[in-house]
Amino acid sequence: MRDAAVAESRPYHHGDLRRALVEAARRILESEGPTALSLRAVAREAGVSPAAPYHHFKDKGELLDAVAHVGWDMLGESMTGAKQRAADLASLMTEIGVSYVQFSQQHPALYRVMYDCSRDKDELPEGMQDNEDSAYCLVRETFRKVAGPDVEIVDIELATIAAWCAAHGLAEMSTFKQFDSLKIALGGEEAFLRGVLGHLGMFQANKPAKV
Amino acid sequence: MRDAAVAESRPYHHGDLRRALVEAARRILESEGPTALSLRAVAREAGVSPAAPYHHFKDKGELLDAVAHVGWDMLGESMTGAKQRAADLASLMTEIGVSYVQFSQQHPALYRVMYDCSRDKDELPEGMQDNEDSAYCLVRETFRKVAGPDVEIVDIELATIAAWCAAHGLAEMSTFKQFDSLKIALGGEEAFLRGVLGHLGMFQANKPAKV
DNA sequence: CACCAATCTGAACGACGTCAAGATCAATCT
DNA sequence: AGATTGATCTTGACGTCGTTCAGATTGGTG
Repeated sequence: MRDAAVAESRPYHHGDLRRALVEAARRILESEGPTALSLRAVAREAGVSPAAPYHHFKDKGELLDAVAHVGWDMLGESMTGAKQRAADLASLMTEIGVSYVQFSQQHPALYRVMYDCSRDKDELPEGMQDNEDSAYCLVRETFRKVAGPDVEIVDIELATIAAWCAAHGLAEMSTFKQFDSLKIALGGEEAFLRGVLGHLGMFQANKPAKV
Repeated sequence: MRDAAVAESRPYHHGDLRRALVEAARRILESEGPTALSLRAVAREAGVSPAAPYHHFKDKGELLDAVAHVGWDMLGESMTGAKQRAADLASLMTEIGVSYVQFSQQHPALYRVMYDCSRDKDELPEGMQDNEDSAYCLVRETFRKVAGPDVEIVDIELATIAAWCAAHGLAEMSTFKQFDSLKIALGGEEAFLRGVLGHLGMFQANKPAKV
């Protein structure tokens, strides 16, 4: 099962190269970061020639799309878990938001790929709103449940977008070193996250100071 | 051999190449987008050899830093203008937020460079919090003024970060095509922005539906 | 078994970031 | 003034990248 770069007696035809390439890409992301993620490096990691990927992906972008799709699935699972772990209904969104940002911190390179390849197309990432368990739909349905039936659909949608913007913004900014001292003052990374989210409309389970 | 490809026959020594390179980079960003922004293209645009920039910038990243710095100055001015245009104190943050996102929509390529080169270093962008007129400080000081003297400094800081996350997230997501129909339903781009911001804690000048 | 389509290789092209060596020029020091 | 120095710019090169294409290899189908 372990198909490392040292596959001496690999047959001419790989068998499942498409999947192997996506996994090789993720391995590179985890170990060397996004800047090291070249098509050639992925092919090298998978033990294959630089041209081989083109039989499974139109170009580099399409490979990254596949990697991102895996990431969105992982994030969806992560958020679903947080939703189920939430104690009461009021803290639902907070727990989901925290798990979102924590995922981005545990897989920073993957998270970056997830968004970069969608920004290039000005489209929501494929895999972000595919099925009911997908990340975006999870948030929207949670809002729908919390809000009740008398809230207009437009407002559900706007609230979902607003929550997403806040979480995504925090995900991208929470790694900046300038916030380190503030994190220490608040007692750790998670306290910082909850502190920031607490100042935003839909994450107010723990009543922050009114600003 | 004096004839350059460009109209002006410049002397061997340019005189102010550093500034010319930054402006060339911005020109390329506006006309061809971020993917076309290579060091060689910038040098070409400035009518200079590919190695010339290395006498003014350590590497490509340092050139992008300079471009980003200009962008942050522009954004700071934009937000200051919006702050002064705000009618009452309650709508201050909303107007600033709208102007932030609108800037990102008017200069999408520049905005992207502004953040990308800071994400690479896990540091807040240089030029974002340099002086009192800089974008970040503007928001924080506005919060301090609105909140009054009885609110703790930590909460001011958290609110600033929260607002920034929301605005940045919206800036990156507002261009996604999936929101087009919602924008039309709400009556335009700006109504969409105000609708989303209205669902977030500190932008609640126009009382959105409670979700 | 023969053939086809899918898969993989090898070599190549242009573009990129970067560097070292040399050319050119402005300013300063005799 | 003329010589020297240091900054600036060019030329040419290296290795890497994304991508393409002709040819080698293979599994599956008739």
